[in-house]
Amino acid sequence: MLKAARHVFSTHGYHGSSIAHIIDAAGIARGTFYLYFVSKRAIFDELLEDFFALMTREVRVVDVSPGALPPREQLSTIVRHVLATLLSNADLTRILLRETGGPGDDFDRKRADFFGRLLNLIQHALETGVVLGLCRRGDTRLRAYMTLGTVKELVDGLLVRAEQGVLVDVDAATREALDFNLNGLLCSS
Amino acid sequence: MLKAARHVFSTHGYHGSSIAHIIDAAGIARGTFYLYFVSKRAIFDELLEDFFALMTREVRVVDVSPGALPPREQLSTIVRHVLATLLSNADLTRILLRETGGPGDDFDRKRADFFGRLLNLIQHALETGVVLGLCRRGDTRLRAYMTLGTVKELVDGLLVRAEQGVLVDVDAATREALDFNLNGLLCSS
Amino acid sequence: MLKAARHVFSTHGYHGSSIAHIIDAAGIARGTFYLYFVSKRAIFDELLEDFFALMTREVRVVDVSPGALPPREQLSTIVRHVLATLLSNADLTRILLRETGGPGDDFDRKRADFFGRLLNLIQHALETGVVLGLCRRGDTRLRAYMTLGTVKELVDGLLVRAEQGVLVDVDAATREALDFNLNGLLCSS
Amino acid sequence: MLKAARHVFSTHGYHGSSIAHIIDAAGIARGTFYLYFVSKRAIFDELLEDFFALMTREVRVVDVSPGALPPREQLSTIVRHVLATLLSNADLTRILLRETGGPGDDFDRKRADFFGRLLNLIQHALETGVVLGLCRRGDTRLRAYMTLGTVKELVDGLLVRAEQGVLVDVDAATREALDFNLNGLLCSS
DNA sequence: CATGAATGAGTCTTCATTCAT
DNA sequence: TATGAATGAAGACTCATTCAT
Repeated sequence: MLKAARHVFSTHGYHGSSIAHIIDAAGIARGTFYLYFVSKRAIFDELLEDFFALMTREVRVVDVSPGALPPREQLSTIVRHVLATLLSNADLTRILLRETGGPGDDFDRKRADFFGRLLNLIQHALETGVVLGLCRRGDTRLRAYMTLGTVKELVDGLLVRAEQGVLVDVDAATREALDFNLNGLLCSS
Repeated sequence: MLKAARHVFSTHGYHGSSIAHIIDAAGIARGTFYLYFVSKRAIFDELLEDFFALMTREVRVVDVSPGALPPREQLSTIVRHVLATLLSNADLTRILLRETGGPGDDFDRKRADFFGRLLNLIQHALETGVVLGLCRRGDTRLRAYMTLGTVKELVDGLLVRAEQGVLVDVDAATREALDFNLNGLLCSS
Repeated sequence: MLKAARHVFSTHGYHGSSIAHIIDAAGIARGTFYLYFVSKRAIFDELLEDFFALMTREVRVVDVSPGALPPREQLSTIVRHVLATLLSNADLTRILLRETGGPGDDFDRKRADFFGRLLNLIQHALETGVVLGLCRRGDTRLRAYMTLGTVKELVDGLLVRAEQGVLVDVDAATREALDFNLNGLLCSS
Repeated sequence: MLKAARHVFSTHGYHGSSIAHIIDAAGIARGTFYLYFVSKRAIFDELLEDFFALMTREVRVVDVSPGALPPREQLSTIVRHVLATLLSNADLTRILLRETGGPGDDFDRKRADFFGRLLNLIQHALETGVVLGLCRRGDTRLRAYMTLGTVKELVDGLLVRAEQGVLVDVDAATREALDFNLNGLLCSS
C-alpha cells in the first residue's frame, strides 16, 4: 500500500495523485485506505518520513581524528552509500527531488529541513577542510549549496539514465562526484 | 496581469494558486482573465515561455576560435549574466527551480527541455574543453549534470539569502561558481 | 451495551453518535454490536421502545366511578410517577424530548405515536371533566396539546436544573404542574 | 433558494437534507449553492437567524404603567402575533420546534438562547404579575417553562391541523392559550 | 472589451455494515 | 460467540471554465 502510493506519487506528484489512483494501484477499497492513514497527506508524510530516516542514517560527519581512514576514503564511502540508497529507491527519490509545493507548506518545510541539515553537514565539513589546510578559503555556505547541487542533479541524471534502461554504475558515479567536487573540471589545476 | 500571476504562482506554487488568487491580485474580473488566456495552464506556460526565452538569450556557446577572449572570461560573463537574470527575476526563478509536478506532464517536459538544452550546451563545452586539453577526461554527461546542479542550487542559496534581506553580490557569486566548477574544493590539489 | 448506547445517544444525539462511539463506550468489538442489533437504527429503536413501555405503564385513565379516590389525587399520583420516571431516566428523556429528525421518518412517527396516545388520554380526561362539570368547555384537543406541553417543558426545565446540580423536588414540581394546569396563573380566578 | 432550503430542511431535518436535495429543489447547480452560502451549515443558520429575528420582533414586555392598555389585552395582542407569525412560517416553525441535535452544538446553543430569552421574558412577566397581586405565588421559573410549553405544543398542534387541511383560527387559538394559561382547566375554580 | 453569476466534474473524507477467522 | 479488517455508497466542498449581459 505504501508501495502503491509511492509509485503513484512519484509518477503523478502529490496533487496529480488522487486517493482513487492510490487505492486502484493498491487494489483496496476507499475505506480501507482511511483505515490505515488519516488522510492523503498522512501517507505522503509517512512515505517521506521513512525516506528521510533512511537517508539520514547514511550521512555521517567525516572523522578527522588521527588514525581514522583518509577523509577522501570516508567521503567516498558516504557518497557511495547515499547514491546507492537514492538510486535503489528511485520512486522516493523522484518525490524528494521533484515534488515541490506539495501538500502545503509543511512538506516544503520538512524538505527544506532535510536539505538544510545536509547543507550544514557539508558546510561543516568544508570549514574543517579549510582549517586543516585541505580546502581553499571562500564562501563555505555557497560552496555547500553547490556541492549539494552536484549530488542532487547527479542523481537526477542517473535516474534519467536508469529510466532509459541504462545500467547505472554507482562506483563510477561516486568517483565522478568526488572528482568533480574536489578537483573541479580543469585539467592540471 | 502576468506580473500578478507571476507573483501568485511563485508564492503558492501552481496548485496552490487559484484563478481567484490571480484575478484578485490583478484586480480584474474572472471573465477578463479568460479573455487573455485560454486556461490557467496557458498563463503559466506563457510565463515560463517568456522566462525560458529570457534565459536562453544569455546562454551562448563559448567561442574557442583564435583571437576570441579567453574562455574563462567568456564563461565568467555568461555566468554573471545568468545569475543576474535569475536573481532579478526571483519570482520566475522560484517557479523554475521549485515548482515541479506542476500542471501536469507538459510542464515537466518543457522544464526538462529547457534544462536539457542547458545540459547539452554544458556538455558540449566540456567536450570541447577535453579536446582542447583544458578539461580532464571523464563522463561529460554526468559532469554536465553536476555543473548544472551547482548553478541551480547556488541560485537557490542566493535566493534564500535575498529573502533574508542579505544583499547578494553577483560578482562574488560568479567567482565562486567558476572557481568551484573549474578547480573544485581542494587547495592546490 | 444498551446503557452505553443510551448515554452516547443522549449526549451527542442520534446523528452525532457513531457506532464507533457506542462500541467504545461499551467496550466491545464492532462485529459484536451487529450480533445483537441489526443496525444503528435498531438499537435506538429498542432503547425508545423500552422507554415508551416504561412510560406508558405509568399512565392510566382517571377512574371517575363513585368510591374512587378524588380525581385530583389520582392525577397527582400519575403526574408524580411520570415526572419521577422521566427524571430518573434523564438520558432517555433527553432523547425523547430533544432528539428529533432523528433516524428518519420512522422515529418521528413512533415519537408522534407515543405523544399522540398521551394526547388522546389527556383529551379524553378533559372531555370527561367537561361532562362532569369540572372543566370549562373549549377546544379540548388544543387544551390537551397545551397540557402535554406543560409537562414536556416542565421536565425539560427540571432536567436543566438537575444538570446544573440543583436537587429536584418531584413533589413540588408535581404540585406546580397540577396547579398550573388546573388553576392557571391568575390569582383569585 | 432560501425558500427551497427552508422547505427541504423542514421536511427532512438538517441531517436528512443533503446539498443535493437543496439544489434540486432550488433548481440550481452545486457550485451556485456555494456561491451564496459558505456551507450547508451556513444556510441553515441564516434561515434560523432570520426567523429568530422575525419572532423576536413580535415579543415585547408588557407595559404595566398606568394608562396603558389592560395587560390581558396586551398579552392577547402579543400572543396573536406570535401564533400568526409561527403559523404563517410553518416551514421555519417546524425546524424551530422539531429540529434538534442539528448541525452540532452551535445550533442547539442558539436555539437554547432563543427559548432562554423567551423564558426570561415570561418569568419576568410572571414576577411582575405576582408583585401586582395578579398572579399566585409559586416557582415562577417552572411556571415560565410550562407557559412556554403550552405555546410550543399548541403551535405544534395547530401545525398538525394545518397539515391536515383544517383551517386554523388564530383568534380562537389565542383565546384558548390565554384562557388556559391564566385560568387553567377547571371550571369556576 | 469587461463582467461575474452559474456550472458541474472531481476530490477528500465518513461511517454503517459485512464477513472471514 | 466475538472479532476487527475491509468495504463502498454517500456526502460536503473546490475550482477551472463558460456565457449571457
